[in-house]
Amino acid sequence: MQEAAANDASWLGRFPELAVLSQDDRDLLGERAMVVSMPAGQTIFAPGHPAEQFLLVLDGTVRVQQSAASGREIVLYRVSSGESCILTTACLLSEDSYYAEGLTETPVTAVAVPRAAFDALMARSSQFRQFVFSNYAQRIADLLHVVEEVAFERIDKRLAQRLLERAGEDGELNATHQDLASELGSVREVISRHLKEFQRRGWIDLSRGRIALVERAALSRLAASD
Amino acid sequence: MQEAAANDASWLGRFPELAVLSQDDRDLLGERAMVVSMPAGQTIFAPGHPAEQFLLVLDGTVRVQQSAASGREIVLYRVSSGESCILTTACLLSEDSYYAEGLTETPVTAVAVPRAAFDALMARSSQFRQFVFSNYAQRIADLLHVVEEVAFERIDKRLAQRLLERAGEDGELNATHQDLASELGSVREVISRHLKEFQRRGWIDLSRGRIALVERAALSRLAASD
DNA sequence: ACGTTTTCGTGACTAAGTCACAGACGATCG
DNA sequence: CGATCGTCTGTGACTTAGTCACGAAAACGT
Repeated sequence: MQEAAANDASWLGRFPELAVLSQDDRDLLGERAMVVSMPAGQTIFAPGHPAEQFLLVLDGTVRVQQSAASGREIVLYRVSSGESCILTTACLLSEDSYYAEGLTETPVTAVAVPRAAFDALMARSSQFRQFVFSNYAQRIADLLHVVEEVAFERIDKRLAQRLLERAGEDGELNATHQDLASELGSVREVISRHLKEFQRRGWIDLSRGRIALVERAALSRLAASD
Repeated sequence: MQEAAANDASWLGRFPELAVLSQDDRDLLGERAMVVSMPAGQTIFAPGHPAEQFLLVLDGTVRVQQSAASGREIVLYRVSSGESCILTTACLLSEDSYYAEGLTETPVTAVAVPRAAFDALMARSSQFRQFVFSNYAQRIADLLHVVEEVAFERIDKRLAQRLLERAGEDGELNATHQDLASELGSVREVISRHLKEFQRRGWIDLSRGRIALVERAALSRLAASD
């Protein structure tokens, strides 16, 4: 991890909810928070190896997922620019082992707020508390959404949703079938069969490690169906 | 809801983590918090109809569940004596609609802390913040556990776990097959078939709305299998 | 060009969920 | 007491999802 000079809080502009902090509070962040950079594919936190800081992501995305003993995985949510890895803070403060793990999906630049500074801000700034709680609420909503999907939704519908979410402007995404299975908490064979069916219907184009969306409208219909 | 006299904080003994609060903080709770009683089967919070208070449960249990449009349900966690409905606070503070609902499963006695008093304690007491965060961590761990189970575990194993959890000292539980299906986010037919198989193996005894555990050891083995 | 690794395809099978309906139990009321 | 009604349970036939065991094809390095 590379660390930039402290005392520069220009990054605060990325967090509109923190713009309302008092000058003192912003100064505290400027003095104590560090801007850090990490390469893609790095583990930020994992069971038994928790992060010791509160992270605010400036650039890139962090993927938070859960892994089962069987090797199956499921993505819980992603933290991207302007968001925070807030759930780790609760798990830091209590001793509970955290079963999720966080990985940088791209190179990530983030602000690391040390625990002491986090505590100090929680103590003295109601705006900071507001920021923290609204971040919590968002993540909890994300988790509830995951529960709802895995418990009640069909895999073809969920797959169509992910393809639409993760495709770029050009309608392409680089992902193996296994990658998509791990997103959804499913297995490769099931994903492969659905992708093949989508291709048969002319909705997508398949090549090794790459998927091109051809009929977004059809995928959207499936993604929105009940 | 029945309300008891304020200014009596004897209930604080139920929350060891709050025993460390300063006398001022305890007085604040004594003055502002209300002890409330609710009958069984009452909705505490639901989407679009959020609770406006922070609840600490003294007696009884609150079931927090998610319901799908299809009518299928899944229990997320239970809040029982000495615990708090903490997740609602985050969803209170942000405007996010909360997709879960909370129901009293038994008659419940709880302490309702008004939002203003909650905010004041968050501002002035690091012990109270510690309490709140460790409650958060517990609930988040519960949610992660639900995700793990529904995504990766077999239904017969999960069913055996629930039977063991929910049976009384006498090894009996009053629940219909539909009740158990709603616990697990599954459907009655699937539960009925597994229960019948458990009965065929001599592990349980079935009668209408009631299940008696006969071979706890066998159920435990299944519940712990991988 | 060759072997290696990764990704993808497929058939046969088990597990879970859907649909439709039938039967069985228990409470209540003439 | 027996008829009736609502709830709960049983079951067969079918679809969807996940498992297992392969093998083939594509990219990669040397």
